[in-house]
Amino acid sequence: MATIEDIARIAHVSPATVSRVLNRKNSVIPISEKTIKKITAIAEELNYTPNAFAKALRTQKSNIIGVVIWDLTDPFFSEILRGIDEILGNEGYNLLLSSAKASIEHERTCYEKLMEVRAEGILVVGGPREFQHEEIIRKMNKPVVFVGSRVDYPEASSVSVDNMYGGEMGVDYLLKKQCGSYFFMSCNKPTTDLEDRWQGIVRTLQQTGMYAQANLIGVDFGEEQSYKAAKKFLNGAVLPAAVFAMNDFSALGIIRAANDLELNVPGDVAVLGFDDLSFSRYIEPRLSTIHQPRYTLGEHGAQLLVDLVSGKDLTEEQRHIVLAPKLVVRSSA
Amino acid sequence: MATIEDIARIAHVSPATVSRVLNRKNSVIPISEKTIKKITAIAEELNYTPNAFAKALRTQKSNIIGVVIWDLTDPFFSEILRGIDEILGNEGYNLLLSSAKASIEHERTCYEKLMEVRAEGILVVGGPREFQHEEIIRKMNKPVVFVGSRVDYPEASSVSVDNMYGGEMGVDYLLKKQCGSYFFMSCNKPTTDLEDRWQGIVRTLQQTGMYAQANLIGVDFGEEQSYKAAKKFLNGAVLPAAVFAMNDFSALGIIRAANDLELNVPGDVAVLGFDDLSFSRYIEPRLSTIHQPRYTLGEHGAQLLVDLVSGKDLTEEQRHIVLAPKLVVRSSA
DNA sequence: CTGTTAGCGCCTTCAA
DNA sequence: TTGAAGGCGCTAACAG
Repeated sequence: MATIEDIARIAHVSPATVSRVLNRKNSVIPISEKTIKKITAIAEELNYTPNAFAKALRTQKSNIIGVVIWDLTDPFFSEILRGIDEILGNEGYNLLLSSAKASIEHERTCYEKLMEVRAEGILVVGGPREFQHEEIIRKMNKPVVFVGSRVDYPEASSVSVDNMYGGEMGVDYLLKKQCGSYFFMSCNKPTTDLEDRWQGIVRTLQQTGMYAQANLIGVDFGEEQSYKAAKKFLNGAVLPAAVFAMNDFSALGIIRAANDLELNVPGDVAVLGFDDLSFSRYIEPRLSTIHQPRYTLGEHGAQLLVDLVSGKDLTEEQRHIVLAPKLVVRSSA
Repeated sequence: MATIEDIARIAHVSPATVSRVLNRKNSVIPISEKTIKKITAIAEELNYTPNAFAKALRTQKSNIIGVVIWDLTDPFFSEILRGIDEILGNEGYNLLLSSAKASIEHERTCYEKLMEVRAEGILVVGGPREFQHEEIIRKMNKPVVFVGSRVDYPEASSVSVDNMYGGEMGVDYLLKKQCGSYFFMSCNKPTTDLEDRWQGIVRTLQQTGMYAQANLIGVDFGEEQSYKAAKKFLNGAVLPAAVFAMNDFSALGIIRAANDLELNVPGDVAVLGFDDLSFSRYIEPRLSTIHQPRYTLGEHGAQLLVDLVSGKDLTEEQRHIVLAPKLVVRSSA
């Protein structure tokens, strides 16, 4: 690979001059037109590509933002990632993606790698509730932003969706729509998100005095688990007028159970999801759900981190962004 | 950040010794137990993290494999990515992800970035049919493997699914199942994959003498487009007994149209998808489809590239892996 | 406007 | 078993 020195030799100038020409946009150092032309021509000719390592070593600036993502395949996260990518690209940072493969163990090695490349800041996308790496992150002593999960730990910054509000919204909607009957909400609690939704639900039920009429049932994660649970409770003594699922996959399971039992959705039982994943607008019945602005989540997270990295002094409040979810009414509820 | 020299100074040894200790696993150079202990202790104490740039610069080895992904949010690709990540992690390579954001323009900058970090090999995941960057890739003079798209260009290696076979399989299945009536297949042609499927379909129809009875209709990409088209042709003079969609999203659109027209799937019209995306097993009716081994696709691609990078001499045949798709019968067809 | 010099942090001969 | 020296490619003073 051609180096700056190669170019310098051919152009009969010093390496410094070559460097200046190649990076001239930033600086105001005057250079003669002639040398500029000569050098760019030679660089082109040799197919010169700057060596990022040498540059980073010399300037002590990696230009890298690390993204630690809990589960690459989760459709929820991948859209966040695109929002991040967009901003980081615009801001001139390189994105180094490190997948934790849904394992705490792997997550640690992610941080190590990012330290080795001297990442200037880190975005942590998703992950389980009990955050295990506080000490590591503190040792890194670099700006960190958590995206898509609420983190109770003061130094950190975060961007998340107001899940409590989402829960409230969902309950409000269902209460207004299917008046006077029982409600079942399925839930489980491994993440902060789910806990918050749950809380929003409970609170709204209490405030409206409907708590007694509601049946709150905990279900494990996933479509299959929701399906099994729904199969049971939709066959119980009283048919719920509506079910508020904890996410879209869960809603899918509930709808499937309803179909098996020859119940019409939303006629016999309404089903409301959460997340608004891409397929939810396409399935039959089209899923009513609480939309989470995932792309925007990523954008805000990245922007926040960039600000932090560039040394902006932000208040506690500015460092904790909360976005509002949105009710999307389609045909399942 | 602590450097090797810092450690050396504190330990009263030379930087060389520290380096030896810190990298001793590879080499056979004998070092005294005492200095090993002393140095590792100090390194630990100072929270020493090797500087990847300095190391790469010195050793002229980046340890980076670049992954250029056409569209990060496409669920099809993200699973491939995980397969890649798995292998590359095991082999000790760092994965540098570069998203093309579904733009030819951006794709070029991806390659540039990867060159700057001296990536040792590149995986190109997805992308449009007319591959525009042949010249760039050739200039890079590095091993390149295309994953998930057939590429007609000899130096390259590739891992793809036998889409033609997938098309054949689908037609075979439908012909046997819904005998004696008309078939409609929706299609469009921007990617090699789709073209191959199309070819498989046509060939099978010809071989079985059913070509005359089949209606082949071209549709633009996406659920919405398929929906609109299906709305029309499901309302035509003759109702097709089955529709073979070009992918699962298209199948979704066709099913939605059938529902709108109060046609039963698969009773009135069977619908067969292609891809087997995660939601397809959950929707109602559960989608029968042609499964593509996406995770495996990624694994093979990464392994192939690693072999190439490490200088293995592979035959033309070994450099072009083709995986078989699989028919998954659920309830839509 | 351009050249000289020095050094970022690391590894690797070569010598002891 | 250890140390000294040099250099990977680049940029940033400083000095012309």
